Amino acid sequence: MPKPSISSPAKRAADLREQLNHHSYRYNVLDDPTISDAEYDALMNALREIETAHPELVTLDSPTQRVGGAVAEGFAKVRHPQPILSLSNAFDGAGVRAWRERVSKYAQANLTDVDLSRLDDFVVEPKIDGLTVVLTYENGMFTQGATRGDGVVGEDITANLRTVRGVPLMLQSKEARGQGDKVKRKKTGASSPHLPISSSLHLSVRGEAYMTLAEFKRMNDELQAKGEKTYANPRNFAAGSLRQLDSRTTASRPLNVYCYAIIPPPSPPGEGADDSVIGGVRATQWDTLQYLKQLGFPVSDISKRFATIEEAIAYCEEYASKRDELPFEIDGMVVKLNDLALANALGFVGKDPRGAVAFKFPARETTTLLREVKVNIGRTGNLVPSAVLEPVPLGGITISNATLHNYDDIARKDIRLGDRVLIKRAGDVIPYVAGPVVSARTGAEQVIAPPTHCPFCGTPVEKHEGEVALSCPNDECPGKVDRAIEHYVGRGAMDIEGLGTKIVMQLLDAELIEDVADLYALKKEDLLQLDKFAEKKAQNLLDSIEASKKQSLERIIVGLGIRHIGEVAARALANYYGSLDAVLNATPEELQQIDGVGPIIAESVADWVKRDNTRDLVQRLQHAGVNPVQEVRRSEGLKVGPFAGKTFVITGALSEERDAVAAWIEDLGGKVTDSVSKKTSYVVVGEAPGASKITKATTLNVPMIGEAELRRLVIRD
DNA sequence: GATCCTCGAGTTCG
DNA sequence: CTCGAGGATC
Repeated sequence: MPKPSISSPAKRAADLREQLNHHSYRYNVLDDPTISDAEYDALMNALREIETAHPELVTLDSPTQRVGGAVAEGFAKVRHPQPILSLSNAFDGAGVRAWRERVSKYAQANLTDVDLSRLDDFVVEPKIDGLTVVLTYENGMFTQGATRGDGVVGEDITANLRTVRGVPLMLQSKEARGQGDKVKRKKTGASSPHLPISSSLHLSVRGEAYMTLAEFKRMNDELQAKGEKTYANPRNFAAGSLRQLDSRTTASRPLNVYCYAIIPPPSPPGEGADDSVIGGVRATQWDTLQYLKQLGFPVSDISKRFATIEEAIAYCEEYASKRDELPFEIDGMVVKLNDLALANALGFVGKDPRGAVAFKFPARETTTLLREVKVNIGRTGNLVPSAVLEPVPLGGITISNATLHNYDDIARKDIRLGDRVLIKRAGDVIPYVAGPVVSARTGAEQVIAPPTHCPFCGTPVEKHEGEVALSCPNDECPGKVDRAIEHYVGRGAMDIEGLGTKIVMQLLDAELIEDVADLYALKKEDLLQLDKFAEKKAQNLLDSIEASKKQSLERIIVGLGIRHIGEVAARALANYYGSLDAVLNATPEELQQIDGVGPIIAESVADWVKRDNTRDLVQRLQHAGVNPVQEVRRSEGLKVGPFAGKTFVITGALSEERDAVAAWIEDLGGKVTDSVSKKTSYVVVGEAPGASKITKATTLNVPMIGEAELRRLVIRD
């Protein structure tokens, strides 16, 4: 039964073609796509589906029949020796297996004298998310470098590519290598390729130019500090850098390149292209990589050879989880038949060669419409803008809200209402708006104005000298009060189970509480009046509130929500004063004696102590039974234990709770912080570690250890 | 006075 | 996780 459709297949196909042409122009010419690769692929697949079902609808100018898009003005055009093709995609192991099956069937049906065992020999390479370039050498000298362009004609960016580290300006011969380079190349068992190296070498090489994540971040920070336009991701940065008209600008951008293919020269008239032969010798992809390495091209050492498709798939999957540990962004892996003659003989499906397939990883960024900007308030009164988005799937969840950090950030990135915006997830978890897609503007977008009055109480907002955040100065602002109570019951503070945002709102709405001290006066009959509250839930809540009276002094101090006092500062105060009463008598001078407390924090605490409602609140808490007392420990003295003087950073999930491991390390005299610096002794890496910490640890040369090694350290020292 | 390190605050979805 | 800002250190 045919699928019901709103419009005819012909109409839908035409519609899809129009969209695809538009987006391909944005992507290839403007370096400024308005939709994500995944969305583009989805459109392309939809069109392909229609064309497969209705072959009569295939037009010559259909995007499915083309190699790419148009070429921009500004650079000379260069015709590539052979079209630079793209690859068909697989999104999981099953897709790669299916590819292997298709290849096998096709080979058996269409190729004669084929040794089918040659099909089970694969090279797997990283698919770096950068910019494809073509490097051409004559007599061993770099003579021309070009972008991919539409795949047939690219742009001449020779001067810019000359500045890219890793692009050899002159190819190395075996003899030249032997002189300057004493490093012995041990035979690794793999046969070294018997390929000729000659100074009269003419060849074109395909590579991927990219920027490392660390450099991307550093450069973007620099641009931001100068108030210049920043880039949304390393690929855009690399593309933007290579398309500079002044190559001095490119030279200041730290770009790298990895090479992975030799493009055969244009085929003589009447003969087909044959990239199976290099200098008269039959070649494989693996030998090509070794050969490129010998010539002095950077070749990724992630590339590996496998004898079964399952091993190749396992390797792809390994990197799907390791992608965060790499210094550069990859959007997948490429599985290639090692035998280039065979790959060549297999030909193409449309524009995609049959001999290779891309194993694509899940997308980590996408674009969507910015519908509205909400204003949230924090317990300190900070007003934080938050984006209401057209819901869009990303990395397995649907994003409909994302933080916009602050109004300066909005202005710097020039994000406007109604913009199509690029969404990313920090550490692949928390969504944020990375920037607008300027080229998608219609002119109807509106500049986002910061609020002039607090949306929760109407008080005019304040902006403190030198600070970025806007804030509501009203201490009785209902928004602030709500957040303060949520903070008190929250996990970092009193950790009262069964009391989340929802219930706090319910209690406030029912006027059962006005502040945190009221929690301890709640009665069961009050709770039972509330919606969705029955005996059991009410009792559980009362029990956890009761249990919170036994929380440590430091947690209560955190819960009180004094400005600038978080977990660490609260612990310092608890150790120094030992009781709430003692804290209430603190003076600024005394406070500054405490390690980690400077003039600003001291003043903040002294201010808080002076306030009438503070004293009132603390007194009521104490009467309710919240009044912990602990030993005063003013001089910590020198820490002892195996970890004395060592600083640890934990990233990823360990076998135990992070807090528990941190406490264990501290017990042994170590210190746990959460940002990697050169003072960090070890980074403890667990499951699914944070990318930025790994990158930082790598650049700073901080040793990274696993949990098992951490435990071994105790024994060794 | 500048730089590096560390801390606090806010954040999404299921 | 990211950002901004306070504190320590040279």
